[in-house]
Amino acid sequence: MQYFKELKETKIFKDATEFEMQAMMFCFKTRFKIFNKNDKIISQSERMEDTILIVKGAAIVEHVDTLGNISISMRLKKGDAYGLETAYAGDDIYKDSVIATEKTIVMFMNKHRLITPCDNRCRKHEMVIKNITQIIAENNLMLQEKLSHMSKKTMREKLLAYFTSLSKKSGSNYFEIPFSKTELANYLSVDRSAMSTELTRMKEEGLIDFDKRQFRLLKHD
Amino acid sequence: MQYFKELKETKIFKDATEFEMQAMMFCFKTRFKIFNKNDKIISQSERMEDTILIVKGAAIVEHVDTLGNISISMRLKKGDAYGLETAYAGDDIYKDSVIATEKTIVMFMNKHRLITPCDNRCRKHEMVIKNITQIIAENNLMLQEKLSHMSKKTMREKLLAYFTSLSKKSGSNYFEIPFSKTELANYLSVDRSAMSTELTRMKEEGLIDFDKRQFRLLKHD
DNA sequence: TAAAAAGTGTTGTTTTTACAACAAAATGGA
DNA sequence: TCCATTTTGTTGTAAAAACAACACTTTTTA
Repeated sequence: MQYFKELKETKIFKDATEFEMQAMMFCFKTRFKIFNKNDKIISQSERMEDTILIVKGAAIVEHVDTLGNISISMRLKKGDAYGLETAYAGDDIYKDSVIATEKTIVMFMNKHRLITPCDNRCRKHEMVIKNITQIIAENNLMLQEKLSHMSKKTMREKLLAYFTSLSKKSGSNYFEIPFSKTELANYLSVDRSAMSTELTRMKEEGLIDFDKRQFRLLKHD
Repeated sequence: MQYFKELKETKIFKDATEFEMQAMMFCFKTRFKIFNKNDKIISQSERMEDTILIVKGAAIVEHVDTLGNISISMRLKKGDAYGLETAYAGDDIYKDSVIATEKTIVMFMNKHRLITPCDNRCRKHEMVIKNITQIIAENNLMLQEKLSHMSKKTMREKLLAYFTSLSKKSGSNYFEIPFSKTELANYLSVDRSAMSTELTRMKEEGLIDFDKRQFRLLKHD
């Protein structure tokens, strides 16, 4: 089966056999499509029929607000899905645009079919639903955590909250940020150059040390 | 059955009959407990066995971060649950404390039992699981929306993003904020007095009008 | 219903951050 | 490998927001 190797490594379809996968793909009315760099995979405000999964490649999720400001709300990589929460929340309009950042293979799945349990021919459907719920739940906790970082008053506090969180996860004072500095500033929604200045200041004061993406939290009290 | 009237009006148990409810309560190892004002219902960092549901009354969800700062992350009212996402994400430590703000009746449900489908005696269990998933999904979208408001650079932009969102939901330029001003400042994590000043300025400039919690968005372009 | 508590608006001051403009370094293709 | 593009750090300036301290109003509750 086409792309089975890739699919069985996604969070949604982990532990599915090729046979089960085939039944589900029929059930979800699955279609594949290949996009080139900068192609629009999904257009904001259009009617939502499908949830998508990145089989190969990568994309950005872009949102245009009511004042016309564009912001990148997340990045999708191989194995990531878009539209799961929206499908469950019963919303039928895409809230964002999704744009390929390289040559990308996308799997489209009918959102209604995906989230609705079906008969026994589609044996692993229930497991997939549980996987999806877990993904949404984990995403929820991630958002809550991001929110707790962003709600700090000063930039230093934001940075420290974020670093402490990463340090905790790595189980050490040493950790690696999953972003470039530019992206980090974007993630915390602070000005990049101001952040650069603040990071230097924090290094001078002996609070942190860093080189490239490698960081170290020094005064951990 | 005790509290059936209250339970059938919650999002989780809507459409369940008294008979079905009884079976589920047995299945979820449900227990009820009454708390007085300021009593601690859940303690942060303790081992998580249960998901809770506010049957009557209200509570706050309070988080203490690594630097010792306390912040209120949400308010729970009648019908609200706490711990659903954490249960699904497989986390077994409470991430917050939950404290009653008045006399409150709480229903405790074993988290594992709640999220695991069971045999046919517990007939509506699947429906409850779907309801829970929907709650988590909706919560997810709410968090994303809050994040999009908070990531605005200036306070004015934050306020306008939030107001536009409320205005859209109400389907009119008139809307009511679900907070006191103090709580609104907290929600957007800005300084209350600075926000008060900014709101006055925006009113003077003819951008908005407001009285108490009633707001109106004027220059809607 | 009176006293206490919580919420609100105002002001001046200080701190923090965004902004703009630049040079240097790193990265990624062709 | 070399050129173009992106990322990064630095500076000075302007803008924004936090902070603190106060008076006044509304709400709660004993």
